[in-house]
Amino acid sequence: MNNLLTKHILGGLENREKFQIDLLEWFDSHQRDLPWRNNSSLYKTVISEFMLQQTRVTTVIPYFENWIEKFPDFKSLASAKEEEVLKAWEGLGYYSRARNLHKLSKIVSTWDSFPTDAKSWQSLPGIGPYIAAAITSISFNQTEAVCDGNVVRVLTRILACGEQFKDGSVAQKKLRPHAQKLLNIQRPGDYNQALMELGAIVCHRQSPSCTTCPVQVYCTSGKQGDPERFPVLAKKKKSFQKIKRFWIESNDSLLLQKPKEGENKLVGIYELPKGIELEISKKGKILAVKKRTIGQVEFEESIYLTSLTQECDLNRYNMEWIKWENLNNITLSGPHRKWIEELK
DNA sequence: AATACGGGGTT
DNA sequence: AACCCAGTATT
Repeated sequence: MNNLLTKHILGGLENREKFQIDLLEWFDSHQRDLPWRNNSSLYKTVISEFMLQQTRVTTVIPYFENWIEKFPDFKSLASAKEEEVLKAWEGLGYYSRARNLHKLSKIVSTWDSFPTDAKSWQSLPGIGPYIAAAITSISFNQTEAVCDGNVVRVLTRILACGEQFKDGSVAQKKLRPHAQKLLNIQRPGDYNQALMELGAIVCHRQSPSCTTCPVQVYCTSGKQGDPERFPVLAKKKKSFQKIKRFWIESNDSLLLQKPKEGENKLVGIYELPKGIELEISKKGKILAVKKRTIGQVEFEESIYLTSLTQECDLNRYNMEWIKWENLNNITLSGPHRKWIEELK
């Protein structure tokens, strides 16, 4: 593993420099026109990196455009209400990213200037090794290599690294030193983006376009014709879970549940209520059965039509009546909004 | 070291 | 429908 690079053609300095130049030239002429690349700024880079974490470019674009219009800079974001911030994130998923971004903006808005080193950035909420390297390389020209899922895929293919990793984040940790060694120190931000762009539009997980790849001559698996074998990630165990949720209507309102401050990560996101079996008159008929997967857990959620007992303490279950006309003003997770639209 | 956190892509 | 994929925080 450690001598993976020294045995490879990219172990030599000259080849490494040619590789970097070929990649950068390709990036200069083939990079996608993306909203955060127009009139780019530190703020736009931070927002886009938060949004792009675990999320594809095509999904992010409309959210990014809307976000920049609504919160054009750190100060406007910092002074926004949490509900407003979550609302702008609705449907994007991983809502703690939005809360962390909000916290971060409140912190940096008090600063006179920004730190330029990755370590300082990584101490901010929601910023780990990947975003810290991305921001400081792109915005401050720091020689910090990013190592995200794209980079893991591209590098394991170039190196034909067949080591099995327990999961993606283990692979990232192991490959980061190699990524760092390959980094172009003149244009670290562009080089980092180039490698990720290559992973996104050429070196696909399935059916990579090796014939159009600008660095195929350096790619061991590409030349062998077996790039899809890499990276080798261990399979994960799955589990199943059944959940009962309840559809309770009254006075032009729907009963929804919103976890309170500090209870869990779904703070501020409404859902159809669950865990209230003791507070309903009878279970009622099943309106729908929905399936979705969160992480390694496959959920089967049955939605029962029912009504509430007289004595139910809504507060105890963090429940609220939401008038139909106010449904669009609150934040629901993507699936819950879809389910409610279907069933109402 | 393992798990929680959502959503979406491809076949 | 079944499979796969993505960073950070927390435990």
